Amino acid sequence: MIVDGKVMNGRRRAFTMAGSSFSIPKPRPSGPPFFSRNQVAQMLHQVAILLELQDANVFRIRSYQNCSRLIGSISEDFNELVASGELFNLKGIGKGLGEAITESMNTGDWPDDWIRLHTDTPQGLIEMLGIPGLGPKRIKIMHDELGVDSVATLKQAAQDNRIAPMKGFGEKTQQRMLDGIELLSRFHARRRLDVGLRYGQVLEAKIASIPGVQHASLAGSARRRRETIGDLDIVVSVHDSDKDDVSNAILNLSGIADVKGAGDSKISLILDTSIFEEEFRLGHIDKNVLEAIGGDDYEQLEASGTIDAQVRLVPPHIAPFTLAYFTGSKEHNIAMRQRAIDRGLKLNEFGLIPEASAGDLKGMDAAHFSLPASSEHDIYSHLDLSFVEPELREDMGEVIAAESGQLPVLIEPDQIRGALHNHTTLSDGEASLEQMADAARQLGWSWLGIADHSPTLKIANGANAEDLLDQGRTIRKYNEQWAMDGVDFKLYHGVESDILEGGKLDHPDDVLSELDYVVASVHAMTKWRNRDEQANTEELLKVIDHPSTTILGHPTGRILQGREGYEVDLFAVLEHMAEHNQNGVLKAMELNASPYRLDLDWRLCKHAKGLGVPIFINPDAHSTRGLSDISYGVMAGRKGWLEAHDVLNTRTISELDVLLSQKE
DNA sequence: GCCGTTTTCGGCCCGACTGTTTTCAGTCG
Repeated sequence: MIVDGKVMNGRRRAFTMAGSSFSIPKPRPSGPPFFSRNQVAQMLHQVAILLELQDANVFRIRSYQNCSRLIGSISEDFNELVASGELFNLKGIGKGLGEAITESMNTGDWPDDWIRLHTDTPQGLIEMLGIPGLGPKRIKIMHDELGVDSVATLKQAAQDNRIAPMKGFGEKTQQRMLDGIELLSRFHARRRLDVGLRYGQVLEAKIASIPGVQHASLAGSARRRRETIGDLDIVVSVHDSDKDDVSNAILNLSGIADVKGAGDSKISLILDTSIFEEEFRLGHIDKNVLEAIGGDDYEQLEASGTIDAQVRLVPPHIAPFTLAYFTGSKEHNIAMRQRAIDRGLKLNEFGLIPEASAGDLKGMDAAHFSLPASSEHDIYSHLDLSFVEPELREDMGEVIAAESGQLPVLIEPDQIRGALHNHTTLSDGEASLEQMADAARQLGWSWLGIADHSPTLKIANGANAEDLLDQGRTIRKYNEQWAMDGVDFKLYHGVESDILEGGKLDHPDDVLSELDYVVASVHAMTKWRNRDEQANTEELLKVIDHPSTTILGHPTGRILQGREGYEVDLFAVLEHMAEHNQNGVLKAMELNASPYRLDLDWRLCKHAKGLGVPIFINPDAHSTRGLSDISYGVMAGRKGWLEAHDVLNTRTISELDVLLSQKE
């Protein structure tokens, strides 16, 4: 199944699937439709990767990838589209894929060749795609000639020096594979956003302070705030006369473990944690999460970690183009280039060049003829588009929205007034109620919700009803005191209730009715992961229907780079929540802001928004410091097109009072 | 695979880098 989001494209991300195994989505017992939107998108995504390993036509592969992404991003009811045949009207779905999808949905059988791709491709080859610098072509050659069919057999072959002698390979390639395997085993070859950003922002600041540097900007997936980051890209604007000095200064920065290459315009570095002024610490990780990402050794692993960084030095008049180019995404760039071509222009990392004037010139030479740009805004403007925020550049409809002025005004961190899902020492938090409230006030928040674990979750010291109600009395006491003192701050009292068998909550109704809200969350991951999508979805629909349920917590249970979430049709869940909201009953979706989770996935935020399902961004804080994890949630929310009004954390106390009273 | 059309086939984004070669293939973003 899928970890790195609902729909993934590009083979490098393939490896972020825990276990790196492709399963063939199973049909529902009754239908049609026999498959959900998720399952179709997943199947297409997998087929694309398997086709790559078969050395198939790259454009054919792209068609599958595009189709997978398209299905994940459309706002219409997917079943309806298929049933009505409107599926064929979507740009990117033609006769072949349209018929294959329709047929599969109607019969429950996937096309034979899709199945065959799965059964004929060793699972180990998929895993091998995650090795940096290793692609499908070389994997195929090694498989055909050496019988290499997994990371393990590849490692052995490299150690036996059986790879270097092959035509087209060599010593360095062989060594790079061994290095790549090492990286893969340590960090899945990618780093979580919180870790990657830490390195990236420090490097950016260090380079920006070098004399002669006009501007330094983090680009790439870090700038787009992806949930995981492969390597860092930094674009440095510098006049030619200063370039050599700046280049030398960069090579002498602290925190560089190795220099992989230093050319005229590009420096490749490996950074380690000595780049940080202070000792590298991760802060509190709750037990549940820690278990999934490697246990007690995990912090040490990160502390001894490294990350690759590419620094590009370009003159100021070119820098905006270079920044746009290296910010990506690849898919966004393709869409932008196509748009440029339609206007007789050529867009690349050096400029936006009229086709007619540049002639046969290439690269920097052709850039002399480029339309001017003092910032990325000008590039979009030349293409008749409004500026697209970096987070949105994923080719998920942003170019079309930018054309018609329909881009969202994304939520900003300073619009957050509070958050509802936080823990105290009553369950497994590190801080007391008072400490959490103080910390929230110091963040400038005007309210805070406490939702400690419920009794069934023994590992997290879930609180019993009596202690929970006692906590409520304390909270009311504080609220009264603050009201008397004229302090504009309020605590809300909730619970994070486990979802029990049959979609039940973990406290009796009379206890639940004493609370301001209930966050319903799945924690029995083993059980849920052993059940199919339909069964899990039905359980969630039931718990949503429970009159006390206010928020669905971390809806898939995924731990980034740790474990997959359980299978669930979140489109169906969101649609169900939408119905309640239409009837005036508040049912909100959580975007869990922990950088280990970021669940709801950003790809589904746009869908929730479209359906009118409100979002709570929740830090799931287990310490005072944990409250600031809200920032990662805001990043993910921005990436998911969320605006201030879509996110209930932006509401005032009086507005929230009204919302929380919207029960059945 | 899809798309568009001067409608049934040709084009599909594009440049850089690396390591291998000695003119190019694979990988990357």
